[in-house]
This record gives sequence, structure tokens and C-alpha cells, in this order.
Amino acid sequence: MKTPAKIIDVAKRAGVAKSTVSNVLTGNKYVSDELKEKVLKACKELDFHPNFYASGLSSGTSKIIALLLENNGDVEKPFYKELIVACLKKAAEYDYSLLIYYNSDPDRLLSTLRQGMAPIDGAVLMTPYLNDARLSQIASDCISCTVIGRPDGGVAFNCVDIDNVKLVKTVCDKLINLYGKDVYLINSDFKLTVSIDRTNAFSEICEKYAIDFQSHLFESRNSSAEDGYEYAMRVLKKDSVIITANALLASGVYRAAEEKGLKIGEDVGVFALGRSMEHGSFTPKLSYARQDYAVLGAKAVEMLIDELQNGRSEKRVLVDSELVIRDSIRSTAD
Amino acid sequence: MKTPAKIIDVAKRAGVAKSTVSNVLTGNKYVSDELKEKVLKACKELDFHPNFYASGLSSGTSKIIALLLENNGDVEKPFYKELIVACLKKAAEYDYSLLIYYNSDPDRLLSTLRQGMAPIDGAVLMTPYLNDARLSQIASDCISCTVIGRPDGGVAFNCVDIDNVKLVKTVCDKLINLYGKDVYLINSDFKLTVSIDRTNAFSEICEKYAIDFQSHLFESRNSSAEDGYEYAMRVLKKDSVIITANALLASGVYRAAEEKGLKIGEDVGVFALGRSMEHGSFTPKLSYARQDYAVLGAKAVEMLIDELQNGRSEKRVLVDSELVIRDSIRSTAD
DNA sequence: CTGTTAGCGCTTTCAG
DNA sequence: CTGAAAGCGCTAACAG
Repeated sequence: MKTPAKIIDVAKRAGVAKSTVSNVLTGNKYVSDELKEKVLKACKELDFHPNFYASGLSSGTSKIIALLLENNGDVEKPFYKELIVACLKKAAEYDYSLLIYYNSDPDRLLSTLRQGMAPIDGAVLMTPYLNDARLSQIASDCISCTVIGRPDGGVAFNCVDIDNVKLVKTVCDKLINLYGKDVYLINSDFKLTVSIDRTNAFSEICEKYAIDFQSHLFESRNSSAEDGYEYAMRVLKKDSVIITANALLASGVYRAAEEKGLKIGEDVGVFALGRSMEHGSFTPKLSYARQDYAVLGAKAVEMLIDELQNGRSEKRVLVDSELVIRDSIRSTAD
Repeated sequence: MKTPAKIIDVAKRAGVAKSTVSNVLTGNKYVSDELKEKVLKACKELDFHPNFYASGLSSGTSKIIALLLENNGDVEKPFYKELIVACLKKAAEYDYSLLIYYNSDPDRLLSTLRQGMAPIDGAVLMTPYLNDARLSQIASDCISCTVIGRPDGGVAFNCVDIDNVKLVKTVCDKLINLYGKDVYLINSDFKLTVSIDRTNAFSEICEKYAIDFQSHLFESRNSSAEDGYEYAMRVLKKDSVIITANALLASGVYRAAEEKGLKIGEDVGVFALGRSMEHGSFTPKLSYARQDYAVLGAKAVEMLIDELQNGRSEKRVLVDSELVIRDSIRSTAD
């Protein structure tokens, strides 16, 4: 087990100064081609590779970015796996490696973001922690990072998010075209930034089509099937459409429709703006918006690396959802 | 942007020596509970976290393990995503993080394995590189690592591999039970370690059932559909069974069976020992052995960490395949 | 247990 | 461009 070559060995072999070797390797200073070649040759001959810890200690750079995931079972979902692989590939494109932290303790996960605490130049983190007051405190002495999801409050992190405004508008336009103007939105907790965006978009739509906003919007604080059922029982009738924030609410709507003898798809339309795959199967098949985590991940990594390399700092990037149109809405206008 | 606290700050605040702080944090030496508490309190108050690079430089340890993947498109396959997530989860169990290198240059990927070249305590690597002479050279000054797949030659790395011997025996027993003793194996290149294992197992089976080994075994160097077709044309008849190394060979067998007017499943059985999902669909559906990459990954990480923590070093661990039984073989003996 | 000291291997600075 | 030297923040060894 021979000990690895160090920079001084290379310098001696190439007949140059230690600092020259360093300059060649880092590219931080001009070195003549002749010397450069000598140094590179010596590196090869000695099979020299700079020690990661040592260069990190002095330069503070690692060419590694982190992905911070909460250990909450999400990672089991197919979309999350796509996300991880997408981040990995995008990082590799820019010659970065991906270090994944997967931890149940949010505090520990966040402490990673501090300078020098981990061998990372920057981090991508999933949204859950963003409701967190600590984040704004931490922001002062922390490394570059990009958030997937929309941070609430005035936290200054860059983020990439679903374009909920566009999503709601697109879906509403489509459904109004199919069923007419009796369209309702059962939104989730109005305190969530997602809900706020969606509510705003819905408000604009109502204005555009002269729909009474107040009576066509509902809030379900706990996003239960029960809420979906109750609201649907109040308003559902032939040729009306209910858009729900998620599949759970939609399942309540399904029950209400059945009770009212309305055929989903044919008589009334149902659309879920979000969907967790584990929420069972729907008959007829539920139409919903799929969030493409691969795109989110790739975009987040791209933004992060752009900031690292060029000091740029886009504030917010929006990503489109994919509409999965199935049997719960009509395929063509009557 | 205040500069992070250092160990000396903590020492001063706690009124102890720098080395005592270090000892508390690393746990390498006994420190009284009283002092320990003081130190921990000071750490909290100053929000101190040890600098990763500095401690790595002196201790050589990182609590990070690497997963080395070749940038060859494999990562797109569902099994690979399972593998990555499985490694991630298993590493997290032991409080390790997972650093993924995803590179198209095998040399660079391997150089990662050298002491101090990367912030990792050990690595899991996928098999492709193992045919490589460099690996045995590198083995001298490299970190702990576990290989997924079977290394050929005398390389001393630990590995976790599919139990090909058991697989072949199980499949043969099953098929002979269903169709009788006219069972053939179309193996892939005999130079591959997989093939060698499978051939050996088949040889034992032949002995057990008094089957003529020589005439029942074929080698397809390039694993083509063409080879599958040709060999099958030579031997396929009613109540015979062909086991192929992979789905491509099996597709050739399908064609031969059709040409001979033999019904697959009913008249003859076909089974593929391996399968890449992209090899189209088969009618009737092909039976095959699925390799569970999640299990392989988790096991590899477990072995690696065991070696890191306890210095243990299992030589080789075998993992069972899952048999996916579908229409290309009979469901019960006639 | 304290306190000092010598590294770890690199980057950076600075005078020549 | 060279050569020497300071320093990054920590661990580990040692004498008290």
C-alpha cells in the first residue's frame, strides 16, 4: 500500500515550484504551455490526484452538490425516484457529483447548508422545510441553494415550482369549453401558497367568464373526502364541473355524484389538480395534473449550478404540469 | 454573514481545552460527564458544527459512501432507480450519506477509489469495470469497496451477486417437472462469469437427471435472436424446454417454435434467465428471472458499512432472483 | 484531564 | 515564473 503522491512530489519531478503545480491544476493563474505540459506529464507518471479534503480546506470548493430529502417515505414514490435520477444526470452534465442526504431530522438536514459543514458547493432542497422560520435565519451564513416548491414568506432562496396559476387557468378554460360555466374549485387550505396561487388564478377566470367567484370556490382545510362530498352535494348538478385540489377531495365528489345519479364524465366533470398515486383507483378514471418531478429536479440543479458558476440568481422558475385526461371529463364538447 | 464558530471558540466558551472539545465530539477519549455537558452546551450556544474538510483532512473519515455508476443509460431503467433508492435508504439507516458518481469515463470513476481523492469512506460499484486489469492494480492503495456483480479473476473485492447456480437449478428442476427431461440451455458467452456459473449448475442438473450435457448446452457468443433461432431449430420438439440466457435469445426461440408449429407454453416451454425490459413484448408472455436490484444495492451497502465499522469482510454474498412465471411455460404438469 | 504542538495537503500570497 | 511561508480547522500525541 504505497502512499499517494503529493503535490510536492509532482513539483520535484517536473522540476518546478509547488505553487506552479497548484496553478496548473486549478487554472487560477497563467502558466506557460511548456511548464503546463511538464507538470501534467509528472502528474500522470506519479498518478497524482489532489487530496480532496486538503483542497477543500483551502479552496472551500468540492464540485459536489447536495440533494436534501426528508426521510418520510416520499422516496418510495416513483416520482421521487425520477427526481433523484434527473438531478443526478443534470449534475453530471456540469461535471458535478450528487450527494444525497436522507434524514428524518429537519434540523440536521438544514445544518448541512452551513458553510463547510458538508463537502458541498450548494444544495437543492425539497419544499417541506420552507414553512420554517429557521430558514430565514440560516440564510445569512449558508451556501447557495435552490428550493423545489414555493417557499412562503420572504425567504430569499431561489426556487422552482409548479406553475399553478397557468395550471388552473388551462384546466378551467378547457372544462368551461366542455361543460359550460358552472365550474367549482374545491381548494385546500388557503394558508398554503399552492392554494393561494390557485385561488388567484380561479378568481381571474371567474372574472373572465363572469362567474360568481364567492359561490364557486370552497376551502377544505384538511383535504378530506368528506369535504369533497359535502361541497359537491351542495352544488353538483348536470353539466357542472368540479375541480379539486387533490384526489382525496375528488373521491368525495365521486360519491356525491353517484348519490345524485349523475354520471361522471358524461353529466359532470371532475378534475384533480394534484394526485398522490397511492390514493386508489377511480371509476371512471380520474383526470388530473401530473407534476413532473424529473423536470423540477433538473431545473433546480441547473439553476443552482448557474448560480455557483456565474453568480446569477434567477428568483423563481415555473414548470408546467402535464394534464392527464381520462374518463372523468368529456373528451369533446357536446 | 458571520463566520462560523471554530473549535477554539467552543473551548474558550466552555472553559476547557481545545483537545477536550475534540474528544467530546469524536468520542475518541473519555471525558467526564460534567465537562461533556459544558462542551455540548457551548456548541449549541455558538451553533458550532465541525468543519467537514478540516476533520476529514486530519481524521480521513467522512461518513459518506459512494455509489459509482457508469453513465451509459442504465440509470434510466427502473431497476437502477430502485437500486439507487435502496442504497440511499440502507446508508441512511447507518447514518451515512450517499454520494453518487455518474460518469462516462471509467478511469475517472475508478480514481475516486483512491485514498483521499474523494470525501468517501467506501464505495459500492457496479460490475462493468471489473473485467478491468486496472482494478487489481488499484486495489493496493484504495478504500473499502463492494462490488455488485461478480468480478472475474482474482480481484479481492467483496461482492454481492445473483445466485446463478441456484437460479439455474431451480428453473431446471421446475421445468423438468413440467415437461420432462428434454431441457436445453442456450447460454451466453462462456467467457462471462455469469455463463460459467450457469453452465456449471446446468452440468450438475444434467448429471442428476442423466441428461447428456454436451448436446443440451449451447453457447451464443453474441446473444442474438439469430442464435436462439438456429439452436432452437436444431433441437426444439414437443415437450422440450429451452432456457435462454436472455430475452433476445428467447425471441429467436419463439420464432423457431412458430415455424415448427409448436405452441409455446403448451407444447414447449421457454424461460429466460435474464431480461432487459426494453426487449419488447412476447406472445405468449415470456417467463423470466427478475433480478432485484434493490436487494442487491441494500446488501452491498450493508456489507460495505459492516466492513467499515467492524473491519469484517465477507467475501461473497448471493442474492436470489425472483421467478416471473407467465404463459411461456405450463402452469402445471400435464 | 489540560495545554501545547505538530502535522494533514493544499491554496495563496509575497518578495525575489 | 520561483521558493518560502502562512494558514485553512481539525485530530492526535505528549508532557505536565
